[in-house]
Amino acid sequence: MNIGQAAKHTGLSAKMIRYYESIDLLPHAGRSESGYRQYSASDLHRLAFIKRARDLGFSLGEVGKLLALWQDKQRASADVKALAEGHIAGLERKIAEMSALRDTLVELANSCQGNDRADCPILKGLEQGVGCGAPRCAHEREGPA
Amino acid sequence: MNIGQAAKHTGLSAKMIRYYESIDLLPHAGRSESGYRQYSASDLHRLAFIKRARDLGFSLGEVGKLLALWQDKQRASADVKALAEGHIAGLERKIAEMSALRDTLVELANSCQGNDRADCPILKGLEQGVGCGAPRCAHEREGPA
DNA sequence: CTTGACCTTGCCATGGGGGTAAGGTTGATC
DNA sequence: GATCAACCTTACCCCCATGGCAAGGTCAAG
Repeated sequence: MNIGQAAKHTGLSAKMIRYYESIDLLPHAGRSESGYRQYSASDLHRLAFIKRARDLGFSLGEVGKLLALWQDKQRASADVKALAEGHIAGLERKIAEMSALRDTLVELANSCQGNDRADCPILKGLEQGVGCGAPRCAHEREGPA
Repeated sequence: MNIGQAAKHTGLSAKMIRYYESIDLLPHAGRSESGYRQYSASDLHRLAFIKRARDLGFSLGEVGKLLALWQDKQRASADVKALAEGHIAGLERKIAEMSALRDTLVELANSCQGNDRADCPILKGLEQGVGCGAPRCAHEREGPA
C-alpha cells in the first residue's frame, strides 16, 4: 500500500506520515522498486495508534513513549497510567488557566456597554492592570516564580 | 530608558520588545546616538498594555487590533466588546475540547489498574479506537468537516 | 504518447518565543 | 589610559506540529 492509501485509512496526512518516519516515531518504511514507501497492515496499526494518541492530545514525545510501552510486552501498566495521568494533569492545568482568563474577560465584557460610545472598561482594564490568575501574569505578584 | 529597563518595568523580555517592534506592533523606538533604543513613559504604557493583553491570552494579531481601538478615541465600545467576546468564545471552545480529552483519558486511566502487570486498557483503547469528542478526531465521524 | 494522479525530496512559513554568537557602548574601577 | 562587566546591537538557529509549494520521477488509463 502506498502512502496516500495509508493516509486515507488512518486519517493522517501523507506529509505527517513522512515526518513521523523522519523523527523515528515510525521505523523506516519499506520501499518499492521505484522508491515508493510501502505500508503493511501492521504499519497501519501503528499509524492508527499514533493518530488516536495525537487525537487525545499526547505530544509526539509522549506518543513515542506510549509506542515503546505498547511494544514492550513486559511493561507495567503503572508506567502507562503514569504517562496518562501526567497528561491529564497537564490538561487540567491548562483548563484551569484558560478558565481563569475566560472569567476575567467575561467580567470585563459584562462591564462594557458595547454600544457606539467610546467609553470601554475593557480597554481601561488593559491599561491599568486587571486581576489575572494566569501564571504568565507575574507583574502583580511577589514571589520569584 | 534603555530596553533592559523597559523590559524590567513591563515584565516583557528585551527580545520580545524588539520582536514586537519588528512586526510593527510597536512604532520604531527612538535611538540614542550609539543606536540604543530609547523608551519614554508613554512607550512603557503601550508595552504594559500589550503585556496585559497577552496575559489575557489575546494573540498578537488581536493585541494589534486592541491597540488600534485603544488609540482610536472615536471607537465604539461595541467593537472592543466584540473582540473580547470572540476571544472568550475561542477560550470556551478550547476549554470544552480539552475537557472532553481529559474525560476520555480519565476514563481510560480509571479502568487501568496501574500495577506491575502488563494488562493495560489505556493501550488497548489507543489500539482499538476510543471515543473522542475532539474536532481533530475525524476518523469516526461522517460529515466532511 | 499524453494526461493526470500519485509519489519523491527539499525548502519556507506559521506563533511566540528561547538561546547564542560576534561585536559595539557605557561606566566604573584600577 | 586600560580593563572589565554589564549592557546594547544584529543575525542567526532551535522548539512544536503542520501546511504549502516546487521540481521532478512513476504509474496506469486512454
